[in-house]
Amino acid sequence: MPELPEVETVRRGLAPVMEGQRIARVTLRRAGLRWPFPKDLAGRLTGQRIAHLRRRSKYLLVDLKGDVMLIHLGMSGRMTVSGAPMGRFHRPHGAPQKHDHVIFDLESGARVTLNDPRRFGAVDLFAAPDEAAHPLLRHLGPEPLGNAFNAPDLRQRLSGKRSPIKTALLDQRIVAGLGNIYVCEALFRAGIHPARAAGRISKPRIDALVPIIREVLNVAIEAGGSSLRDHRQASGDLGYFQHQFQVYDREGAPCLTLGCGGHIRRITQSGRSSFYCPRCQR
DNA sequence: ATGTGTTCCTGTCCGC
DNA sequence: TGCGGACAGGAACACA
Repeated sequence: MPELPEVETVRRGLAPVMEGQRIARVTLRRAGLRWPFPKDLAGRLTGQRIAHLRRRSKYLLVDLKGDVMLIHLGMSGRMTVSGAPMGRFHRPHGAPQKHDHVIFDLESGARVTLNDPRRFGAVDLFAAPDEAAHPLLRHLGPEPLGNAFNAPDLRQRLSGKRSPIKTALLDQRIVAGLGNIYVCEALFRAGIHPARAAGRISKPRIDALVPIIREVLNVAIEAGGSSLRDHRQASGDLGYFQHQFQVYDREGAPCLTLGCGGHIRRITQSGRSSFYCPRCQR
């Protein structure tokens, strides 16, 4: 579920609650998610002070003293806060809900709960110097909102690729953080057909794609991400970018381009749905 | 080396 | 309503 904008939304919500706080207690309500939790995760976290909350691609990175905790939300993960003011609301602690797997109690009394029904998420803990070599981070491409993601870089990474551009942009080694929604939306805005071979897109069109990807992600972050089913901001609020979808989840609906008159199609590529307008995207 | 298909898991929705 | 199947924001892994 969560792509870069959703994870960034969660990070921004959690940061003021978590940064500077000491972890008072960690409750593991099962032994792992996608993989088993690291040995003695709760013990190793307890008493540590959270220096900073970062995001790399779709991963949340919690900087501790000498250690880094990595959290991935998979398809259905949420991290929500209770026991602390969040915007206009204050959610009191309640009894743990179904699929609440990890509970972080902070010294302030705030509680951060990781809930993940499908359990495709992950939690890991490693020594800070090992970050660049971490198996889940090692092969990640550039951050799409960073300076390393630019037209020459993207051209080079796509050159010679025979796979469809849709599949290539989902490949986290090419650019790190895009998922199914934002690839579909970016390709529509760039007028590129999702099935077009990545290595056969003209230079000007790839060059245009870079700022389009940035723009889609930035607008989505401003909207608090997209809530289809599971995504919630750290406050528990919904995201709102789904109201700005041009193609995602709009199969059969009219294309929103003025005067187009076409209808959105859905095709399957590498096992994932792609949505596009056959008239606007070539 | 690249490319595609399968798999992990729960929940929801749609057609019969 | 109940039941079966399709599908869901990810990505590691196994195979051609």
